[in-house]
Amino acid sequence: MRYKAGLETRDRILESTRAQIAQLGLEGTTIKTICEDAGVLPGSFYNLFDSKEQAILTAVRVAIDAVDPDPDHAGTDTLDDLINAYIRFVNEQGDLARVYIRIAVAAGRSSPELRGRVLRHHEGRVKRFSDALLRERPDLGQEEADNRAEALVSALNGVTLHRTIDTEFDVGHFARILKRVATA
Amino acid sequence: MRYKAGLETRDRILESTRAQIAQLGLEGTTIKTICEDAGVLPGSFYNLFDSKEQAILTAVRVAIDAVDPDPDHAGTDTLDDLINAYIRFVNEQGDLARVYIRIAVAAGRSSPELRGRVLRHHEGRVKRFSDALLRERPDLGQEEADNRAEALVSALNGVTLHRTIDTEFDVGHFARILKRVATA
DNA sequence: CTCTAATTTGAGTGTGCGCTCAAAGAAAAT
DNA sequence: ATTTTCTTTGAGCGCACACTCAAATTAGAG
Repeated sequence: MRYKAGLETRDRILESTRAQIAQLGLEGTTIKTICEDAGVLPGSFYNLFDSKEQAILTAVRVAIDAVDPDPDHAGTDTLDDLINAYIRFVNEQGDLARVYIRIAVAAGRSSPELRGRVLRHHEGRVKRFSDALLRERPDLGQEEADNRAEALVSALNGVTLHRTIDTEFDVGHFARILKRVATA
Repeated sequence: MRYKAGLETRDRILESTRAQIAQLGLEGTTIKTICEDAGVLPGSFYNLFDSKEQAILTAVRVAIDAVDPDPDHAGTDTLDDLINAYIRFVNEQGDLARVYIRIAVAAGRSSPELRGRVLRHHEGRVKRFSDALLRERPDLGQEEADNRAEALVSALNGVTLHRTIDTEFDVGHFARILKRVATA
């Protein structure tokens, strides 16, 4: 393997970037702190990435994808599966969850690239929830299922947002309440 | 009135600060842009405020308070009143709503002052919703009402958060869905 | 009108940011 | 062993930031 060392350094930088965003937010993350954490000097960083933004976009893709438990097959998940996967994700990878929310907020007025990615991902997530809900409650009809799914996904984001502020907040508990109430 | 001019300048700066936070976020707001918008030079800013943070805290108090329709806590609001007031607030004062969400997210890891203020406000809001819900549905019991209120308030924040990204998003529509579902 | 306190001015400070690049060093290919 | 390719180095650039202050200006009080 010819580029082995370079790729390892790249991975280390991406991992540090992800950690920094979770802890300090998008704007609080600097090249300097990333490089210190990764044990690398700025020069190396810019041999492997064109810009800070590119590194962040790359690191963030992992976080966004991690919200979705099983991107391959849509069609067999129950609503419980989806909710439980989300709860597990938030509890076990709190850092990434925080990244996801921070990105979502920052995406509002920052790069269109990020904004587009977040919106697309949101739509996909809503569709998954809607499909699962409709399978469980066919009587609701497509429109009502879509509505409830959209509300549910936004509500889950809200719960995760609150956990960003209050780390004691029990996301699982309230996610289950939301789920119960969405299927009522 | 002796300090008239100074107070007017102060108001202008606070108004500009609020607008800047809504448009550019906490970190995107700079002394320079605030001063330009307010038609003032940095020197004047620092005659009226000790720091950027102090000005932001002052400006933000307005936004946070605006989320709450009836600070005197008369205890007569229905859940519909609270929801409708929130919808009206988000639609008519989208800027302030955006400030509120941005502050909430930034509050996670920034100044403890802001964090505390946001948490206290959140608790107050939850209590309001819980009281109203219990008045409407006494059969739920205190604990269930508290739970649903907490979930509802977080969910509303999530819906507003999403509107930060997608400005076409109909907050009122989904807020009403959440309300319907919370009282089910 | 005069004096004085309130207010504004704007050039200037230090700091930390994202980012660059010529050169040195390490590892693989020949 | 030598050449070539990959990788790291680290001082340093320009810039934007929050913030300062002595001096000029304005306007209310006596």
